[in-house]
Amino acid sequence: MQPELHTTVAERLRQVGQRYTRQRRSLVELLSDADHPLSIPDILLREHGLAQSSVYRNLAVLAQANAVHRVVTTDDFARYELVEDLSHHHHHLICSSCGGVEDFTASPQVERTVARAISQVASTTGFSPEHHRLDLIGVCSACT
Amino acid sequence: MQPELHTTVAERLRQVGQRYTRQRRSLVELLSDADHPLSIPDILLREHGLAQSSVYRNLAVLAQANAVHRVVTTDDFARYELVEDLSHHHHHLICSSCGGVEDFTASPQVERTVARAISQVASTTGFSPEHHRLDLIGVCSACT
DNA sequence: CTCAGTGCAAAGGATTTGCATGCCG
DNA sequence: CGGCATGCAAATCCTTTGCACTGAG
Repeated sequence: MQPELHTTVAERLRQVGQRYTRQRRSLVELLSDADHPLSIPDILLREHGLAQSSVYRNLAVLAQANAVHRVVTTDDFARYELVEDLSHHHHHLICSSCGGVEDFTASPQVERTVARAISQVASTTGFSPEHHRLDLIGVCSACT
Repeated sequence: MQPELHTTVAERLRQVGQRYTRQRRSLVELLSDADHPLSIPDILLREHGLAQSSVYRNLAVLAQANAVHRVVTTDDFARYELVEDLSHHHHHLICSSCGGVEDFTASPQVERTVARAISQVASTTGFSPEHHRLDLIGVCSACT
């Protein structure tokens, strides 16, 4: 984990008029340690004593501060991960059976090709891309 | 629209023990005509006299028959589109502001590169890819 | 007749919000 | 001290389900 992680998050929170409280720090640490996005139930299991509503609220605040990112899969639970510039660029393996998510990294060549495609789309449509997602949907090893 | 669309859908429904009713036919036609995934509110607006619950139910049936596909974006509504082999392979421009979706097609080179990346992942992990999604998240022209 | 399909209304369930309390600055 | 953060409980709202009715075979 990068040492400046917390100072960066604190800075981003400050910019939207929010404090970096203990619970928010716990959430960031939890997400930073995980190698895949976490759902609220995941979080409540790993960190006892948190009120569900506060977790929802704090993740919303962190998302608004551009520190975490909400990931939607195939099941009913949203998941959260650190934004890419606080972790690293990656993609997702999403299980169509259980909704679980794993991270994976694509080769530089894939990224270059995709990047070219994106700038092409941006120049030929009225759409302003912020980021992309290249996810694989399939069945994870646990569900096979 | 392909002429065999309806016969194909009918066949797939039959395989899961379901009939191809008038309402289901309407839904398929609606999705086939649209150039982007439709939410349930979208559908109810375009086709009057449908019961919301029946639309949900029929889309679920069509999804189970592998005729339509449920797409999740950033807002609260799920959207539906025909599965790719009944329409065509494409990707999505998802608006992070309004949750709207537009379709776009990527160049063959991009698709080839992505396909290679996918088979590589499949061979190095326990994950069995079924399909992929390459979506761009950004701000649509209407929201700019 | 039979039984799946449909509409209406009620129930589910993840997420959000109101409000009183506590804590950090 | 003041105001945001928190916890609890209640409210929201998309989606699902129960049930009675209808229509096709």
